[in-house]
Parts: sequence; structure tokens; C-alpha cells
Amino acid sequence: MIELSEQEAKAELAQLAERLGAANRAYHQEDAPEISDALFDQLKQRNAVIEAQFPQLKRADSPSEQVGAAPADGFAKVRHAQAMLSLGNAFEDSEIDEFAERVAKFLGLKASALTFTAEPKIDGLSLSLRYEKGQLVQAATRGDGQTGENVTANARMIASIPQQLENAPELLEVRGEVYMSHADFAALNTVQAEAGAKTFANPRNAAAGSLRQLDAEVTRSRPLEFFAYAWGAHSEPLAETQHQAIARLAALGFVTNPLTKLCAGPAEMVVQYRVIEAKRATLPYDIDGVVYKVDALALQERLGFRATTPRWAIAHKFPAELAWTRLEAIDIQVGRTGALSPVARLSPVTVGGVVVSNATLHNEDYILGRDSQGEEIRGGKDIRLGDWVQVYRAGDVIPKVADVDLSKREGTARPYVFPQVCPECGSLAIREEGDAVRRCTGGLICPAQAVEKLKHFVSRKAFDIDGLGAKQIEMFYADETLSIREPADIFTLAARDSKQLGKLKNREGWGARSADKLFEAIESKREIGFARLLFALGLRHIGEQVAKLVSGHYVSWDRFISAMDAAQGEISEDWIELLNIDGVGEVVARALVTAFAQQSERESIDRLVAELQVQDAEQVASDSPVAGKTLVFTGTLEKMTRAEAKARAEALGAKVSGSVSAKTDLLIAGPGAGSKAKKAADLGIETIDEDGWINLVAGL
DNA sequence: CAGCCTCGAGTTCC
DNA sequence: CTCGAGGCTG
Repeated sequence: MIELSEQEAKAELAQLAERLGAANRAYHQEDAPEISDALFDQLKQRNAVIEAQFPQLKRADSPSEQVGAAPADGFAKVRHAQAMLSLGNAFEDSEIDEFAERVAKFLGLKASALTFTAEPKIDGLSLSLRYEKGQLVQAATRGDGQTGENVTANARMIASIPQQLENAPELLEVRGEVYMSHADFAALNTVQAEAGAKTFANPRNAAAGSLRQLDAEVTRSRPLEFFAYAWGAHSEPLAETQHQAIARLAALGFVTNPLTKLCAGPAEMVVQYRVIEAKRATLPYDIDGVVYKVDALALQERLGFRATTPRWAIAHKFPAELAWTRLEAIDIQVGRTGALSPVARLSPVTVGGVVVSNATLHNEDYILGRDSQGEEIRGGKDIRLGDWVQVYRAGDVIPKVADVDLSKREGTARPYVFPQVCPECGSLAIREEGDAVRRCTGGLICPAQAVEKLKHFVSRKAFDIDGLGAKQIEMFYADETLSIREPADIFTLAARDSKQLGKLKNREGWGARSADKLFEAIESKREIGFARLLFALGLRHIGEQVAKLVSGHYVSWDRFISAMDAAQGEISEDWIELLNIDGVGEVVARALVTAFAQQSERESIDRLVAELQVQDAEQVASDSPVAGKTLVFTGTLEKMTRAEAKARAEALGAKVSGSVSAKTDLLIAGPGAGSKAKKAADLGIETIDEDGWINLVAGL
């Protein structure tokens, strides 16, 4: 092989990334394949050779990273060392008082003892920057909070992101917001328009589009900026308070927001909210609210996190932008559980910088003003075709109909009649007692339900089959000769294809490589975890979490099935194991048992499982001495509140109960403990005091 | 039995 | 992202 200079290698890698990426997209997006399989492999091989020789030149969108990655989805995935969470929201001033109260109560402090920072909430996209020994080594987008996209090469193009830090900790993840100023956004759109390229709807989309460029050179040409406001993993404490930590980030060379202010309590926080709100129109960038954080980092640590949000911070959002428009039509969509959801078709209107023509109307009661008995419905708006309706984008994303202007109604408008039969299959659609949604009773007879269920089956958190997305599912469902009507059909697809004449590879938009790729992707998912399988089935009430809970309890699929078979009919002894799972109640248990007892559903599941190798679920990990244990706190706790002790214990995987029973593993008794301590002693349950507890969990 | 928290399900636009 | 409902706690 001819030796390459670094310069040449870099250029060739860029070229390879582009060619391979284009070829990849061509296969997946139904264009004709651009290059032969042999050439594709050759190019990939060449890429690998150069990367091996110049590892430092490996690109963010390296084709070698894209094995099995979603098509056109050029960035490698990165798991965050510390999750990037979202924030709880507040809209009213009163909710800020409640937030401060909640925090104080959790900590067992007086609200007056707390201070908070207030800072504008920048409307951009969050980014996590990892520095090792002061060098920027990785940049990742938020993604779903657990896993983001590796955009390191792109982040290096942003001037306000330092490539290296002086006097930095060994390890430091800096988090903040990438955004584009109004002026730069306008200028970029002018350039885009002149070049005949697409323009961006708003600065946030422009910033997101500019950062997520496979060719980092494009990012370089885009005027992106970065505000640092938080941190993830770090090898040493940054400071003692939030505001000092922000100052430290500034000292390290990051740009921090000048409107960040320390506040003594809710009253001052709301004042700062008004100050920032008043400045909003003159700020050079978009903001959508104000973020408050408990200032003392030690308290932040004690407060910890709920499922998806920290307890020590909240976002005070500005009121959503509203717009009035005409309701042209109401369409009914049928979901995978048969839910009939009304969708408003609107005369297009701009809301918050985006043109909206569809919006959710929530449910039947929301549209109607009176029920069949003529009784007024609480929360019902009596929305009719042709009405003027008010639209907003909830969380600045999902368009919703908020209100109706009755004064503008034409006299001829009749009340909307919500369909009583499924518009897709004609089956009766009924509302269960106390339920807000009307559901199609057609089950899998209903094509809409069947298709939606299949889409769920192949979705990312379920089987996650590359090249078999929503569009493909619809195509295969309608296909006469090579159809997918139920999950099992996916796994017999390749065998059926090889036996017939009109093979997939000969169809328009498909080639030998794309067909083989699909079959390979399917093949690679025959081995599947118990939890994923259970979730993928799309049974009502059985989401990701419940599937994990149930699979973690039964461990093996076979054992689970035996339990379901044993628990037929009405609730009995045979249900107890299921009902004893923490988080499974009657509704969830019934949903499981009936689904597996229902003959056609069961046969369909059995046909599927026959095609698979179901892996046992992992037993709940126990890397702390209290994981999986049941604890009881009693007596007075002097160094923390009950809520705090409980949250801490649960974060370590323990279950906290209110009363002592044979199931209790450990009692933590403070002064004044009475009957519970006695009962624990009688039962021979281990008992420790508050200091013992603190020692036990210290450093975990 | 009420109130809280979490989970499930549905939704739009790029 | 939000609403509604399920499950658990007090």
C-alpha cells in the first residue's frame, strides 16, 4: 500500500464517508442502489485501513461506526456517563412557591433558609462536552437523556466551546445550550434562500440542523454559540454552590449567561422572572422561560432525582404563543389499542415560528358540549366544523386546540357527532366506564389496529429492526404476495421470499443488497430479551417499565407463560404471584392474563415465539447492600427527613415500607421508636440507628 | 379514600 | 410533551 500523508488520508476519509453514506441512504430510501455490493465492501475496507493507520482522523460520521445503525443516521451513539435529564415545568407564580415549599419540606428546612439561582432558559439544543485532562474529547447531544449522538467533530467548530481548559479537573463534563442568535439566523436564511437551499423555520431548528451536519465543515460555516450552565460527571467538586460553579465555568473559559442571578426565595425568583421576561424581546437569542436551581450543591445532592427530573430545579415557562384559525375538518385516527383520537385539520397558521395545520383535539368529551342525555360535559368545549379555534404548541412542540370562539360561529354549524363505530373497520367503538377514550372493538380484525401494533413491534424500544419502519410495515401489510400481517410473519419473510417468483429484490425500489440487508436485520433479532418481547407485543397497559418489572420477576419466558396459563378466569390464588410484583395491580394483571388466555391472540404469540430464542431477563442487579431489600424507617430522624431517607434508599434499589412485617429486611430506628422496633425485635429483624444507616449508605 | 408519583399512550413537525 | 389512569402511601 502506498503511504498516505495525513492530509491525503483526511481528504480520502471525507470522500469515503460521503460515498458510503450516500450509498447507504440510497439502499434504505428506496432509490436504486448506486454502487455494486462488491464496490461497497471494497470502499468500506479501504476506510477501515486508513482509520487503522490514522486513528486520530476518524470522523464523527465514520462509516465504520455505522454497522447496524439506522439509515441516514450518521452519528454514532454515545451513552452519557450521567443522564441528561429534563426539568419539571411551572407556569404560574404560585407553582414557584410550591416548588420552594416542596424542596424545604423534603430537606426538613425552613423555606427561608434556601437560596436559588435564576437564569434564562435558552431555546436551543443541549450539549454535553467531555473534557479529560483539560482536552475536549467528546461532545454528545441529549438524545433520549440516556444515549445521545456523538457530534464531537461538529462541536469543535463552535468558537465559544474551548478545545482545552487550563487548571481543569481530570474529568469534567460541561453541559449547556447550543443556539443561534436572531441576527445570524436571519443572515443564514438569506444565504440559504439565495443558494436555493431550504430555509429554517426558527433559530432552534437552524441550530439543531447546523450542529447535526455529517460534514463538520458545514457546521464551521454556521454561526453557533454555546452557553454553559451545568455539568455532568466530574472528578472533583467544582464549587460549593451553583452560582460559584457557574463562575468557575466562566473562569475555565466558557460563556455563561449574564442574566443568571442569585435569589433569596420565591418572591425574588419571580421578580427575576419578570425582569427576564421584560428583556425577552430585546435579547439577541430565543428563550422560553426561566430556570431556578437550589444554590447549595450539597442540598442538590440530598434532593436527588425523580424518574426524569431533578428535585432541585424547575423551569418557569413563559406563556405559550397562541393563534386563531379555522377548523376545516375533524379526522379520527385509530391507535394500536383501538383508541379513536380526533385530530383537527386546520387552515394553516403560524404558531411560534412553525406552520401548523394539524392539532390534537384530545378526546370525545373535549369536542362535545353535551352528552347523549343532553347533560353538559365538564371541560367540553362544543367544537364544531368551521369554528374559529385557538391553537398553541404544548411544550413548544405538540399543537393542541385550546379554545373556541363561539361568537364567530355560523348559524348553520351543527354539533360534532363522534363516530360510534370504528372508521377503519366498522366495528363497534365503545367507551368503558370512567374511560375518556372510545375504542374500536375490532381487535386485530381492524387493519388500523393491526398496522399500528406492527409498527410498535418493530419500533426502537421493541424489536428495533433496521430498514423495517412505519412506511415499510404499511407496504408489507398491504402486500398480496409477501405480506406481514402479524409479528411472526416478519420472521418468515425471508423463507417465503426465497420460495416465490416475484422476489423482493426484483421490485421497484429494492435491490439485492437492500433485500438482503433487511433479511439480515430481521435475522439478527431472533435472539431477543424477555422484557423487549413482552413490551413489543403491545398489550394494553404493558409498557416498557411494566414489561421490565414482570420479566425481572419471572426471569424465563416459559415460567411466565406457565404462570399465565395457571391464572385463568377470575382472580384467584393463581394470580397472587403476579399481583405481588411491586407495581403490578389488578388492571395490569388482568390485561396480561386475558391477553394470554384469548385464543387467537395467544396463537399469534405462540407462532411468534416459535421463531425466536427468548433470552432470560436479568435478575435485578444488586451492587449495593440494600438493593432489593425492604426497609422500614421508624422513630425520629434527626439528620434528614423521612422523604429524603426514602428517596435515598430507593435510589439504591431498596423498597421502603411503612410497617414491619416478615418481609422486612432492615429497620432503621431513631429515638422514640415504639411498637415497630418491638415487632422487629420479635421477628428477629436486623435493626440499626440513623448513624448506622448513614454509614451504611455513605459513598454508595 | 385522597393525593402523589410514575407509567402508558397518543400526537406534530422537521 | 401532556393527559389520564394505575398503583401505592398515609
